[in-house]
Amino acid sequence: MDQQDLYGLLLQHVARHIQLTPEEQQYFVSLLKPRRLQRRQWLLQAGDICRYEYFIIQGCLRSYITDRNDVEHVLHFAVEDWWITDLESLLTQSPSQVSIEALEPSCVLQLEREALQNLYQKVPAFERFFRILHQNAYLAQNRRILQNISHTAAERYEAFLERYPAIAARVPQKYLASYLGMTPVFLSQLRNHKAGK
Amino acid sequence: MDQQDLYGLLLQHVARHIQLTPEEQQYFVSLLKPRRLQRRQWLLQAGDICRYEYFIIQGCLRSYITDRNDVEHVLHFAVEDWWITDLESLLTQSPSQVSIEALEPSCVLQLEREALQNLYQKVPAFERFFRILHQNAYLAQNRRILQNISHTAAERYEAFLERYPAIAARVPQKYLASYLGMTPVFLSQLRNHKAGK
DNA sequence: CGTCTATTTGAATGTACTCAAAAGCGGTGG
DNA sequence: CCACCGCTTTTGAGTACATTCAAATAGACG
Repeated sequence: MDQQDLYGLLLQHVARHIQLTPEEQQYFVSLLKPRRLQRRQWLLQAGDICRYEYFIIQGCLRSYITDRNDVEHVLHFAVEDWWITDLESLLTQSPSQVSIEALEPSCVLQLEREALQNLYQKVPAFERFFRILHQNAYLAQNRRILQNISHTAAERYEAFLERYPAIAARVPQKYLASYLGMTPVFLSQLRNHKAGK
Repeated sequence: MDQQDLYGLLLQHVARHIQLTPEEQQYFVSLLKPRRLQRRQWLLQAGDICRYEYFIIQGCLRSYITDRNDVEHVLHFAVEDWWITDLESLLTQSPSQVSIEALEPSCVLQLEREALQNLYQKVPAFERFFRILHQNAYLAQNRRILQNISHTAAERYEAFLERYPAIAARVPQKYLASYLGMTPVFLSQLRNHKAGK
């Protein structure tokens, strides 16, 4: 992956919402630092303070918490062209409850908290960009809450397959179960019963 | 409630995140229209297209969906100093799945979608304001998803009492149960068992 | 005061979980 | 290239959490 491709995906992604002058682009890119991860490597570990927003240019990651019974709960999956971070820790600079782990060899661009603050100052269009981004993230969360509240485990699984087939095929089933709020054992039973019907 | 008080709460609310010149304030206020609601009156009905963001200056409302079995699921409560809308419908201008109903006599300020677009143009600081707002909304949703995924009904109820005692005391118990993703019958049992212990 | 709605109570049912163990699959080293 | 090891998925049985249905009681509003 050459330099061009390294930033190309993110610049395209940004261009879908705001227009930048070449100088602004240049400045934006100067704030980014690529980071490569092996499978199972952590981007953020619970207890650390999160300092970056991450944009994924290749690979697949998950964020999760570990509850008081040592059970992991997957919060999000993220693949190419998505962002991932622990916003709570990033904003409040408090120790993260969340861990972020690469499920595949991955490459991300990291944008530091302070650099982002400067970016807002120097290129206010990014206020708009992140407003739209957070707005959409909020919408997605809303849909997920609705799913969880008003559907059974089987229906949630079906809906996920429908909406995110690529991710369903890409991540281990046990993480999918966790994301959907059920045990891996139960998801396995669902899948096999479904075949039976 | 006189004119001063009508807009005072919102202007204070905005001032917590961005600073406005008197002219900008003036312009902002000119976009707002107060609307009074009786108990049980709808601010938005499922099927309608949502045209406004609403800021609540007095009262208490809930947003909810009705599923295919005619069961209602409460998405959000909102009281004074909070916003409420169906963002999905507002952004996509598609028929709303959500209804919004006043639980008490209430008064809101409505901000029309188009007016908001103009506001972004004329006073870009509002990009920042709504970025922060949506960011916080997203955080709150994240916490709620975590709660739902990793805690039992009893724990979710306890946590809600802890975090939003004022709302818990203010809304009918059956809506609280719905918000927490359980039946009113079960919530009632929880409360009484707890007393028994 | 009466009516309507919300909450409580009880019993039977169902959905999803835990525990335990077997089978499948993929990566690694001999 | 095959064999082994570790991790994931499957299978089965027993259990717990939460739901449904029905009916009684309590509260709120006109």
